Amino acid sequence: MRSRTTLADVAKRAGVNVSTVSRSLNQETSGQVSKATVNKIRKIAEEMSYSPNTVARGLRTRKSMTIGVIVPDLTNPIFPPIVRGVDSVLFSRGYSALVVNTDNNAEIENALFDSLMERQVDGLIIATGHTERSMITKYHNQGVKAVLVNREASGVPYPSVIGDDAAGITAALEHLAKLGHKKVLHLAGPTILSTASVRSNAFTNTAKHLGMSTKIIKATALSVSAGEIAMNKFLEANPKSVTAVLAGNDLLALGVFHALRKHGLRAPQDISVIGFNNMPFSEDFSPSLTTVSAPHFEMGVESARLLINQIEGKVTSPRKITLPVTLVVRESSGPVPKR
Amino acid sequence: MRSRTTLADVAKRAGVNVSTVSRSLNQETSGQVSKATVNKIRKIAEEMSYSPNTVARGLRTRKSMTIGVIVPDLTNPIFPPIVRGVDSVLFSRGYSALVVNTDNNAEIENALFDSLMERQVDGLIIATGHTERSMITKYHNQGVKAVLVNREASGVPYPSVIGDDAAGITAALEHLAKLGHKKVLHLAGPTILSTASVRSNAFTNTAKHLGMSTKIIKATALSVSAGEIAMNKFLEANPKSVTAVLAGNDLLALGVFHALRKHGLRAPQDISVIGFNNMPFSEDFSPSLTTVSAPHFEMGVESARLLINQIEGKVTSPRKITLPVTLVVRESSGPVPKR
DNA sequence: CTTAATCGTGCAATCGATTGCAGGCTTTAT
DNA sequence: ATAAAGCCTGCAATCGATTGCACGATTAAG
Repeated sequence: MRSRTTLADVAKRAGVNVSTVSRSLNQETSGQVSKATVNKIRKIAEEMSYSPNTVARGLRTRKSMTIGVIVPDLTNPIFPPIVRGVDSVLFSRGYSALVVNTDNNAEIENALFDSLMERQVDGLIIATGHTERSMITKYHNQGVKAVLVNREASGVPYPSVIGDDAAGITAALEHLAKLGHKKVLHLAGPTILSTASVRSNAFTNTAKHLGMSTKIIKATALSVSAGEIAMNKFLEANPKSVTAVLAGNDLLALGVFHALRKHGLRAPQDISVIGFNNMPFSEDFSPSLTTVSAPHFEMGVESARLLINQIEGKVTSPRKITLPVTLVVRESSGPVPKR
Repeated sequence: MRSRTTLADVAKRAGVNVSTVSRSLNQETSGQVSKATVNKIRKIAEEMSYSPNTVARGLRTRKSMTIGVIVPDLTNPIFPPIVRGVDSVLFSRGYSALVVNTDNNAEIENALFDSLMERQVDGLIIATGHTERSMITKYHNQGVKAVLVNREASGVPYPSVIGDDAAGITAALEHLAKLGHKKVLHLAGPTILSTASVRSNAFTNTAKHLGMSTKIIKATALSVSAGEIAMNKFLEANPKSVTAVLAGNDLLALGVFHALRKHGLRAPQDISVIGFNNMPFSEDFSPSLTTVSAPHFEMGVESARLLINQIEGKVTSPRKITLPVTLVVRESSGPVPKR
């Protein structure tokens, strides 16, 4: 890389001290310099196409203007929209995002955290979903600024942004009830993940309230293959014991599709399937997936706003933002099959 | 953020100069310090949980250990795997990735480039696909180290990593030929995007070689909706004039599905459809999509390797790496319909 | 017309690391 | 025993910005 023009270069050409150049170029301090000088210097800086060295500035100001974004896995399609939402806010405020993937591995998460700290990030947006809170507590003890997104965060000292999972589950179950379903299976994610446990609890409560007969099975991960394995096992043990499946997220629902196909069953004719998230392309699955749509982009936006407010010491922002979700009815859910 | 322990803190506790601490902690320079001192200092640093300030180091060494990754849009599912491939290499070598989205907008790309330069990135991985080369030339003139990925790069002064698009198109067309198709439509992306033009040319050449009768239409973007619009228009103007469609990528193919459905046509019974990329979930579409699988993760890996070699002045690496692709046959392609 | 307040600019320290150079001490060779 | 060489370590400059303080010049007040 060629070396870029520095404040000193501009100062020399303008015949002034670097401090004057610095003050002229910065919005907040340019009032300390005469208008004539400011104009002259701005013009020269422009000509020399000066642009500040964020690294040097960060050293002095103790602000790197970068934010760490911790996700489990960027290839899970719900995270790119969140990241883009985050990014849209950060960029407009002069920040950049350093996105890292933990693969839900605590060891990796630790290493990544250290790496982010060494890079002097100004704050963290945490989208990993462990209910286990020791990591979060550790961050907080180190005085790290952070916001949690897409994960329940009770008893945790950080603000959070979540979708209204309970309302989503309720809407889905009411939809099933209206279609006549009485026996519903919940394919939950691992309860170590907070979204999984929240949705699972909501399922239990609402189903009881609606007078449904329920079963719950757990997948070992929020992935297609884990969903398929769990559903296969269920279908082998309890054929035809339920008329609908509510999956913990869309990936699990996709696993359910695979398992149904393997057992010669069709959705929704034999069994209705509902997912959660309305991830990209869920309308293009076979059948198109009825699911609860969560506003991932907006969640990213709100979490970034919350974090920046926290960093810049603005207004005390709300501790928790819950964004509304909506049920999207598609082909995979239908009336109870007639025997 | 609480202030962290610095070299000076460790030095004071150890009763030595910061320079000795610095040399002791760095692999390459620890030979200059006596073993006894190194051990003592390492122990103390450990106790004080010292970790280096990357910003300060970067200022002095003129290396930020961060890489800019420029993609059009992270929510396009082919990019997350590329980014994760890049990341896997970067992280193991101590680098971090700053991922930015251009939305194929030159103005935004310019602003992002400036922002990356201000952050002193050590290099760029460029996954945006404009055939227009002025931006690239500008980067090169500024002495920026870079690698191109997933885009043709002839006449450009940077190494590149691409999938073997021409071979993929050939495999797809040969597959169609074997199924008896003689009249094939190519739904190309905008030719301003390099992958689109490469695939389009390969289509023309191979189809001629196979003696097929061809038509080509262009979508205005590599998106589902653009594909749908273009295909709708085609179906209205030329109903039943082809028996197969080769789309420029999977998103366009999905658009084709939508258009077919709208016109009451089914794949593959009425018309065969083939995509390109084998993006995540393309096997779950309705029907599952026959497509050319490109090794996106590996492309990310190789591009990161190429870039780091370039940065660290290692072996002269090859100017161009072409990775093999494979045709994945699924439900959306079948024999020519009998009339 | 003097004194005080204000304005504009420069000096120099600072952020936390890295690194060339110098010098004291030890070791080796003659 | 003495000179040469090598080994450790410290000093201080440096990377490129920001910012408290000081000082001379200008303006306002009395």
